Amino acid sequence: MARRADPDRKKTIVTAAIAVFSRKGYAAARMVDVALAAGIGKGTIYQYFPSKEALFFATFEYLMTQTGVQMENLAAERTGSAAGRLSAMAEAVLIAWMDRLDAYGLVLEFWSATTTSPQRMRFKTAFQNAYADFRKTVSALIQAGMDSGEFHSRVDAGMLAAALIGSWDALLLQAWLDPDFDPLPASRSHMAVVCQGLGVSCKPSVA
Amino acid sequence: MARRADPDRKKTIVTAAIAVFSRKGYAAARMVDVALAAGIGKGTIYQYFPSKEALFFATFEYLMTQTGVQMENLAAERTGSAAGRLSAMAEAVLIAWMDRLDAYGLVLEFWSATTTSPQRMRFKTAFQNAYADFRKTVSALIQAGMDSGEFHSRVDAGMLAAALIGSWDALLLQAWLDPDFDPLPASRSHMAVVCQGLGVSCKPSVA
Amino acid sequence: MARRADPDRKKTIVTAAIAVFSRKGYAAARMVDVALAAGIGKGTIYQYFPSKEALFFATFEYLMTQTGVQMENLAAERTGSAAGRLSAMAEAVLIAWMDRLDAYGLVLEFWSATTTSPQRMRFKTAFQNAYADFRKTVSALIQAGMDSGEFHSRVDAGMLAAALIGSWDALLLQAWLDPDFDPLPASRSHMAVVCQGLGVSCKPSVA
Amino acid sequence: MARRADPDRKKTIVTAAIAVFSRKGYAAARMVDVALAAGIGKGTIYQYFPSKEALFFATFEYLMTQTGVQMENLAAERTGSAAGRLSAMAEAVLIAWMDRLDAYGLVLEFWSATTTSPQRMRFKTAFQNAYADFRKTVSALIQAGMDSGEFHSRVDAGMLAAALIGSWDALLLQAWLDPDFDPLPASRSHMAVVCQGLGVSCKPSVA
DNA sequence: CATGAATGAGGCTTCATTCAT
DNA sequence: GATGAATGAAGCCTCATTCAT
Repeated sequence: MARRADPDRKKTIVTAAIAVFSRKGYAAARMVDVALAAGIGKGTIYQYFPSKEALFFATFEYLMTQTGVQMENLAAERTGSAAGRLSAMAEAVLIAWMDRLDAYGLVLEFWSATTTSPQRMRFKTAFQNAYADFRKTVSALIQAGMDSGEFHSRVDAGMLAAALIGSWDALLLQAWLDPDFDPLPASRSHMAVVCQGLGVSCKPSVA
Repeated sequence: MARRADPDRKKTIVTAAIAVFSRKGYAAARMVDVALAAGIGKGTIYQYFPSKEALFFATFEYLMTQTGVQMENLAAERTGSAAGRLSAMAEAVLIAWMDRLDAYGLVLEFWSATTTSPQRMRFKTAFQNAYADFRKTVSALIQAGMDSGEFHSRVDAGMLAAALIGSWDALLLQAWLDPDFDPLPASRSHMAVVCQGLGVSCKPSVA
Repeated sequence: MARRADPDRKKTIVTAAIAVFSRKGYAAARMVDVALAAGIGKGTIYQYFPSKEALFFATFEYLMTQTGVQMENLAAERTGSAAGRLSAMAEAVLIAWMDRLDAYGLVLEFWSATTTSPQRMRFKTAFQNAYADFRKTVSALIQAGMDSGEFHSRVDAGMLAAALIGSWDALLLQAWLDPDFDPLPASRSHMAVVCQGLGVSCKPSVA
Repeated sequence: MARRADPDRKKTIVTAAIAVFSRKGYAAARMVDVALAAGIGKGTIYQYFPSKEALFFATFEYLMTQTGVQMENLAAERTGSAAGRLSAMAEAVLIAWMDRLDAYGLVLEFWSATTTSPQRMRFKTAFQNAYADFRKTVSALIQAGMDSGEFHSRVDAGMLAAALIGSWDALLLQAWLDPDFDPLPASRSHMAVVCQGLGVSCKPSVA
């Protein structure tokens, strides 16, 4: 018996998969769990995705794209000082993830998939590109600050960007591991020191 | 006595398990792979570990302990300026892991196990403790620099420590994801800015 | 709807299991044997029974119910003298089992399961109830004979019933152990003496 | 390191095996359990018995022999009336087993082994012989009673013997299944009726 | 198209048996 | 002879995938 034809059936499935993979991890997740979460039959998933593996990769691409769009939006805001925008980006990234920290487990799954999955190279490449993009964005911000004379210190903007991004990633990880750990003040302390080190006093723009 | 019991049999198995889990990931690893890697029969593993799950946790504990000891050794070196010691620690941590970057995939597995494993809480707790310890070590270093007047800036040492540790973690992650990415210069740029921000010019002690 | 669900699939499996368990015993029986006997795939069994253990218990319940129904039918026949009905019941029980003596091995498995199985208490309880029921039926027959004055002797009807039932059980056991042993004449001799002892001359109604 | 050479090592092992098999059943019993119960090493069992199967059969033979000897002793007592001796034998058999009812589970295992075991035919044959012997003993008793004129009724002594033995077996089974069931009064009621039927009033010799 | 009953490859685990000490 | 660490055959069970309805 055909239910109402969901025109976004594929997206529904991906969303359900995200929920299930987040909660139980890829290996422990069952196709039937995804089907239940999506409110459809088990077999139907296979009309849209050829395998569990493929569905997993689809959730990965979905989230990567979503995140990428968010980052672009953040970078598009071109108001204020370089230091201010840098700090604002740190805040935004952290807050965005803190709001759905429960999905962070999925990020860990994706990282792990770079070892585990038969598709590992596709995961790795996608991550490389995503990090490269993000580094470029953050790097441009830093470079702009140096070019404009706002930042006095000379430093490799790309390298610093990698480290900053890293600190955000890993503060979220610590928050995931320990619900009592709040990554925001840590990031603020860090960004303050960094801005100071770049040659300005930066007041983090409190969210 | 029967066939002489190899007193290091347990360690041999754990070592083999580390190699196999690193390469294929926990889920894809087969007990028989571990046995082959250890040069023993499949059943022998079960004389020492009650289940695959338990073996996995044993590799986790083994590596956590090892890493913990390394960190203590690093922290024990009490020569030079706070900035120098901080930078040296960054170098040491990165270099230690770069030397066995192939095992970093296992760290990703462990992170992921905090979602995936039935033992997830034990993994989380162990990570919390490890991070707490490491934060304390790094925090003490920063605090010492501030107390001695070497660092002029006032900052929450614990919060900054969390961010620094995070950047090391995540730079290694980026290196794992992209063999062309070298985390050392990124860390040096970062640490230089941080030290600058703390009120000193720090020349990283090159390894 | 998917492949039409055979509404009798469960019964088919139980029947196949009875055949296999009878022939090879529970421990030596393989799930794949049951599947083959049922003409289905190994995995299908697990759609209906969660474990081998559970399937075994299901065969037990199935046979106990079947036997219970047979006993009720026998007891429902209310024609003739008490002695006649008692002897008829002995005949009926023996003949019913002799017709499918090959399944008697399964009864032995069930008895043994009261020691062996993790479910041992459920087996024991079920047997206790079955014996209690059967004793009540036979006991009522004897009591009726005494009440009507047909049986002159005074005797504890329940106790005698237990012994009579026991003799039927165990004559079948001897028949199972020795194909040359015919339990019917033994039972007839026995029942004749018992009826005589109860105060009547009873001619067993030959089946 | 050799323990004190137990000259009856073999018997020790069999005794231990009886205990273990009684408690857990053959399939669930582990060779290491037997070894522990015997206070020896696992490998030592194999110095005396070529396999678990062989050990099981050895326990069977041991118990069959023991029981056979007991039966002979009972039969050897040639005092009193036929009815008295018959009733005494019933009592003796029941009491002997009630005293070690915990071992009755092993009898069930043996019965079941006539289906289960690769040695099933050897078990069956042994049981056939044992039952034949026992029937002969009891039959002789009945025949003597008829020959001496004590029993007036004509009945096939062998057939009746089979039924009587069966009732003892199965009353013990009921006692095994239900700790609240006392087989002694049941047997007494039964034997009283049987003796009556044979033409005498028999007072069971209370134990 | 949607479904879910059926399937069987494949893994973890057990444990009787072997054999070096 | 006695031992118990080592072994690997073998079985239960899971679950992604298929396909008849």
